[in-house]
Amino acid sequence: MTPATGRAPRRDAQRNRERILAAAREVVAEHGVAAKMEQVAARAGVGIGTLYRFVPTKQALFAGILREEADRLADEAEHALAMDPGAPAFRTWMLAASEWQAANRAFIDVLSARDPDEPAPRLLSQRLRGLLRDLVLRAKADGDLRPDVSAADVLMVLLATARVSEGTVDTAGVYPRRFLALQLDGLRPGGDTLPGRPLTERQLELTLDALAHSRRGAAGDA
Amino acid sequence: MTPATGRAPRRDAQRNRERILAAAREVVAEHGVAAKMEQVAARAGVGIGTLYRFVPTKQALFAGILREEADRLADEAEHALAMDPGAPAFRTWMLAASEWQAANRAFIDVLSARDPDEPAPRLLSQRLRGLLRDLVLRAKADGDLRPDVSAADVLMVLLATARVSEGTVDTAGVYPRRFLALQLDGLRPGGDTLPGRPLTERQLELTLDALAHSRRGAAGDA
DNA sequence: GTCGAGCGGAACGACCGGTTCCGGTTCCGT
DNA sequence: ACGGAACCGGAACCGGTCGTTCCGCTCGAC
Repeated sequence: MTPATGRAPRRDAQRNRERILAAAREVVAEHGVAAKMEQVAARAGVGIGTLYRFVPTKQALFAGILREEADRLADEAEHALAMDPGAPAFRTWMLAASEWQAANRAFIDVLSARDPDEPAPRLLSQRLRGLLRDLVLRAKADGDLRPDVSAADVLMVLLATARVSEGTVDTAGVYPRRFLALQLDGLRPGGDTLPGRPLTERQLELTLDALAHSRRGAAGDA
Repeated sequence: MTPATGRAPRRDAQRNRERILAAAREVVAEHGVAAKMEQVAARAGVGIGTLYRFVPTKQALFAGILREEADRLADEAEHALAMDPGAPAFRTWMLAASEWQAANRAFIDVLSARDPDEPAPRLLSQRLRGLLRDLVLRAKADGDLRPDVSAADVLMVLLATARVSEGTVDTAGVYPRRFLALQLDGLRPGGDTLPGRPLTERQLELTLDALAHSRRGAAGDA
């Protein structure tokens, strides 16, 4: 840690601190908490030693970032709730969430993370979950959501959406978007036209490859 | 390996061989290929040494089991296709698949596994995927499935269904069933009544706990 | 020029999980 | 009942991964 004493930090040190934070944000977006410290250092163009000069521990570094992301998501929910009555707040937020997921793999971590400072569990997402409940309530009242679906159901759907692309090479976010589109419109005929193209065999092929790769540990590598 | 020579194996050895196979099937159903050899041995009531007397390698043991499971799923698809014209073959098989998933965590492994013997990739599930294509085709022809949904889309949905319960304690298979119900009927009002109860907050809470636990490696453990 | 803040990255340690090895035990034929 | 081959258990080994530490060198600031 920077000593509390006198002199200002050297200019390159200052610049490195910023680079590290930016790199960490990027890497967490790409890999969630599964990201490795070495990746962060590499991305920042810095040695691991330097990384640890600015950050006490991986946990501390990532916790801060997760909190930021949780707030971002919650803000979006609040915006949605502030829409005119009658506007599809729920659907809007769901789409925003899938958009977020398309660019950020930390969703599950954000939902399930606990705040190491606070004793209460999962403080980070408490606000978010309250807002989701409101969105669901409102959507049901507006007849945009069937009444036999709970907020937990919706969260499960989002969880699933986050997970489709786990272990995938899909950096473009094809999966989350397409998946949620299916979710919202349902598989059966008569819904709105789905945005986007159907997934191709090739996309799925690549995913299965990536999966087989990421699930190293047993049966079936050539 | 048992020598090809003369005498029959001792009786306890024979019994152990069977126990080991049974144990392996159980454990793979519970954990997929992530299962550990030690678990298999323990479940069989046998030491690891003994396990390795009968099995050359984890890969070999699991590959056989995965192939069995793939065949089982494919058989069900064939049955569905053999239904009377007009019967909801697609929906039937989807539900069967979620039922299978509810009792078996190896789904993703079955889909993505490659056959170590054969040079062609992913031979195990080739048959299954062909059948799925047929089911989709038929469903579209019958108007049971919107035309802008591909077989790959459907596979993605099944993948997602398999993954909702990953890292969960849900041995009862609540997640896969409920999830697919949502998939098939859609979130919007006007569909058929959903089978089962909405997920509760508590269930989700437990899941998030399990997730946080299984994703050890960073930010946020109390 | 000098000197200490800063730097890089090899090495450490803790953990994990598949596989091996071998002293001891158990079954089976005699 | 006895001898020995077949069989057993599980400690130890090994290769791998990852977070973190340590230390000799570098390079920016004065």
